[in-house]
Amino acid sequence: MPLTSPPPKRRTLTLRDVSEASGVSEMTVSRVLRNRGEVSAATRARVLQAAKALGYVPNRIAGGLASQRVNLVGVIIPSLSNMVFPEVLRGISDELEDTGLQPVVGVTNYLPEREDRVIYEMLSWRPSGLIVAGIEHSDAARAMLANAGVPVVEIMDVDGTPVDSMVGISHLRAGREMAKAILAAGYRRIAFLGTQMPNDHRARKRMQGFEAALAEAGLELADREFYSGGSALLKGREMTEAVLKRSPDLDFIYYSNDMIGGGGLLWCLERGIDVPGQLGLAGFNGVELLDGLPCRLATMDACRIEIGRGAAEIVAGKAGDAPGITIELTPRLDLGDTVRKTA
Amino acid sequence: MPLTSPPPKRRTLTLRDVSEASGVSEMTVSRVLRNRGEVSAATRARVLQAAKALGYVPNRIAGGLASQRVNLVGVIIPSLSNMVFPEVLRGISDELEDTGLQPVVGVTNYLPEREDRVIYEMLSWRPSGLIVAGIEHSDAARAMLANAGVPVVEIMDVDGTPVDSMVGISHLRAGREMAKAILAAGYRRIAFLGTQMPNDHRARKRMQGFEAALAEAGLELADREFYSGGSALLKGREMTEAVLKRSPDLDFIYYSNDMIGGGGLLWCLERGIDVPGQLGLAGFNGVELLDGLPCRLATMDACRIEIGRGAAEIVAGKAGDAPGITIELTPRLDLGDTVRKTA
DNA sequence: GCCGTAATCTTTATCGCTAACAAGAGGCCA
DNA sequence: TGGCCTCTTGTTAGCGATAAAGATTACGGC
Repeated sequence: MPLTSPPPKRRTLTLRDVSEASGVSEMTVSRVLRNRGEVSAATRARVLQAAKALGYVPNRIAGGLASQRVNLVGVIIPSLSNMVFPEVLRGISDELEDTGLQPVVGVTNYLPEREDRVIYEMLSWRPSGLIVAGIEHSDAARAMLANAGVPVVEIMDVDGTPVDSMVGISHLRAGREMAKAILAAGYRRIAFLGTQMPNDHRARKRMQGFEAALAEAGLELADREFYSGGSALLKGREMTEAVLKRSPDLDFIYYSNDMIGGGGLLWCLERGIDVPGQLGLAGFNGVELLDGLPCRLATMDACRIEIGRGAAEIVAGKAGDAPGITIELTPRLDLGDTVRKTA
Repeated sequence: MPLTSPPPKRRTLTLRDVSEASGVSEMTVSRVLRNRGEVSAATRARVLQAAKALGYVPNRIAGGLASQRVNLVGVIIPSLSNMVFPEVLRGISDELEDTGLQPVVGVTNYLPEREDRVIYEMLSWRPSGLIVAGIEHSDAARAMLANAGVPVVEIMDVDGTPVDSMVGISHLRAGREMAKAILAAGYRRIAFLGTQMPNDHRARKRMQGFEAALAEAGLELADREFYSGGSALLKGREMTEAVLKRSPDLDFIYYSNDMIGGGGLLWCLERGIDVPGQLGLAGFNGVELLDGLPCRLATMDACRIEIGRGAAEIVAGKAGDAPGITIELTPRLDLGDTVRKTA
């Protein structure tokens, strides 16, 4: 009668299994697998071989509890649909790459109550740090962040007071600068097209800064329009058409982001509208997509990668142990082909 | 001399603190916070109040270790820059929303060795399930997945054998169907423009299926061109220009994705090329962006949201306890305005 | 041959929480 | 009144790893 091998016990492997297989203590196995402490080359090799043969995967849940250290960094962003955030993420993971830290992403959909929940969830994993988009938070959220006991970096925006550290640009100033450039180019009947989202504070601040600069020049917005949902490019077309129908004498449209700006630009080009002579256009963000359009939309880049890198550096402790650091980056204005050069 | 309050001990709070503050055992606090077991309304209220007052955040590291359960689902995707993946993610998190499970994202950048590492990292957290994009993996990765001891769902592609479950579409077939539709419309001198990435197996399979269908009709690709990196929309323009210069008599271009297809379309429209009369165009994915272009590019949607939902259902156990399920979805062909209607 | 120091490896005691079982408090019925 | 439930709450014993400190060689030097 052939001996059948016993059914493979699906018990998950532990350090003990590796320890028994290699004939050393669990502690030694642990040291080998973490590259910590002195272990002879021979033992190390034996342990590694046993671990590989068994297919052992360490249990970080247990490890984290024992060491009181977890190599995770929570990253909390409002959305993944807006390419801005994946790019910030890229900056973060690039920078974290060689620190042993690992980003974990949470998405809030621009909902404050959801942000509260995500922060709570993140903290329950006792991460080594937290990176949160935006500086507007509920009182509860702010309290959690303040008591987290680990570095907290609020990113993208610097128009306000951070809980701990902060890396970003001033959107108030960004809007203001764009307005100045537009005015300097001689445009006067200016409209703003943006998003409906009341919780997109950065877009709101850009518009505020924009309007403030207009006001200083004795002007106000000639028209405005807001959208929500749907394809941004398409909405840009539709809104541009709608607003030009309503206010045919506009000479400039400032879009709250490049996607709707790109849609507007395409629409204008199709109609044979003279851009930037008859009508000037500008967006915000400096998205890669714009490179593929027939002509370059004026924009301002939001320093996304740099923001990610900066935040990651702070969390990783590369920035020293200063308790609360603020880094304000300066967005670069690019007038492209959609703002005329002289007044 | 005024008594100064003692320095706030930054020791992190534990169940014991809440237990002392509310005068019940740790176990009871645990029960209240997890909504498990019978606890009187009065006690519950007292505990919740104490927890909130202290700002207690449970430690899931300890909880997970004790209960041997972790409410995380690992999601492993090649990239966040391609909107396809965030959309799959959306399907996953929508579906996971009310299950208590939480997705954790890992990105591989299309690198197999990085995929191995990410899978290893994920498993070290002992998640409740794993969702991995693609069905091509290293032997090591396949072994880890097979031994994970939790549901594993490979997504996006069904042209192959899964480790456990699988949800996706057949890219071979997708390429084939598109080729048939193009041939049926009477096009004969057909080019393929795609990505350089050797590890984008799905794009590769689409091209294979496409070529196979051409071969059956006694044809082969009249030209082809590949790119890597940069703005896809821009690359689409450049490649289209390059390939048409080289092969001016082409009557169709099949792009491996909608972004380069969109770039190509914009370029053709600018040049006044008669689309779809003189030249037909088609892409793949059905991205939202296309809605904003001047005319609708032919495409095939990749069922991204449905794939995400399906995978999440399996991981959440909503699909029953079948050991290995395969779900093949059928992409919808949309000829848009860039394929002529009759042969 | 004995002792000291360094290099390796082992032992012991948590980490913070939860499963499983135990125990006290009332209430109901005979 | 006593026994038996039911409803709540408490006790005990880990989960799988690591920190810290102890034990065991290894090896020279005198």
